[in-house]
Amino acid sequence: MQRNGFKRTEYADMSDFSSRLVAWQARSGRKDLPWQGGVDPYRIWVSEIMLQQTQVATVIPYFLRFMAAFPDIAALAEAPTDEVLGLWSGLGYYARARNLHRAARRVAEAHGGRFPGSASEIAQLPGIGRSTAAAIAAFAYGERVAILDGNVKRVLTRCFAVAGFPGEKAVEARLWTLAEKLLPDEGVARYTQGLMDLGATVCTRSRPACPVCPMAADCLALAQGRVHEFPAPRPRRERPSRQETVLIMLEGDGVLLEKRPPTGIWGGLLALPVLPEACEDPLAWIARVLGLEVDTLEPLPGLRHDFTHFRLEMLPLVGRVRAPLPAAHQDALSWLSLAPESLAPAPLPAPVRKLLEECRVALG
DNA sequence: TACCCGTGGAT
DNA sequence: TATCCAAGGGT
Repeated sequence: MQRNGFKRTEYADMSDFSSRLVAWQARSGRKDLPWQGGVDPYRIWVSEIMLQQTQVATVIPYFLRFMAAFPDIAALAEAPTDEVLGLWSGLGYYARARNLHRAARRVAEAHGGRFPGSASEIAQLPGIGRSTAAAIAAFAYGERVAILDGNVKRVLTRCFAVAGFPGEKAVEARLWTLAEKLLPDEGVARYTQGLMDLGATVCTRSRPACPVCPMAADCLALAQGRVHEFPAPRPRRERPSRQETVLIMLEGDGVLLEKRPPTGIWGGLLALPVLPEACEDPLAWIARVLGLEVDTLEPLPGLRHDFTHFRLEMLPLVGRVRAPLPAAHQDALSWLSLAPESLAPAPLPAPVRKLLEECRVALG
């Protein structure tokens, strides 16, 4: 849109933003997602944590399984950590599950089982930041607080032509200010849902549906023909590559797994033991450290797994255990049956699950 | 404050 | 295949 032959550089009518968004949400927004339709803060909380950096379609089956296993805060608080991680297995960012579990226990004890009633209190819980706390409070209580997730950043940077990478502190601060200014006096729940819906279904990253966007008339990026320039992309970074030799030690239908330390990659999950770099005598290492007698090691094809910030190449070596040695027992080591009913609920990283399922098939 | 933390969908 | 990044938070 152009006026007087000049491209607009200032946003027209700010006050109109929320009312149009609310009207659009009522007409065209999402209303049937599994976590919608209620005001139970627990359900909303679990969904918001799962949805952090994760797409809706991926979350849905995890959410349904999780809620079936842990229908309320008390059930989650009482559950063993391994069971919680097992239900999270494959979702990634496992600190989310550990924090969720820890927060449930804190609520059960410190808050008498009652979920905190305001965004500022909610934000005190582990794993809940400003945006997630606001989303929960808006949906569950209708509290007038702003969210700023990826959807909102995309909508606002386009609508208001906000330059710069939104992850940058100054840009993010400006977006928070904008988000708060745009809040309606009432109907915050529907407004917040509308922001998310608009970003997810209309103001998408690629090929946005500007012709049907309720904000099209005022969108600065559209008026300037620069929709594709917003939001500014994340600065490029080198992604280092790492190789690890992992050990698949089999005995009967069982495989030896190692519980990862609570922090770091795959924290708290069961993964394959990793052979030290430049290990000259793997069989001796296996005997000394794992306490297993193995005759031969057979290489399996490498498995590449891409993380956001590095690339991991897993080089598996398979060994049949002749005899467990009495020494070198370690608490972190345990045997897991490859049977489906054993593998399914286990807290395994995605590539480890994939490898083990291939093993089960190969073993017949 | 940059960097760490997973996985899968989309292009 | 390579790249980006999605309902972010912790440190």
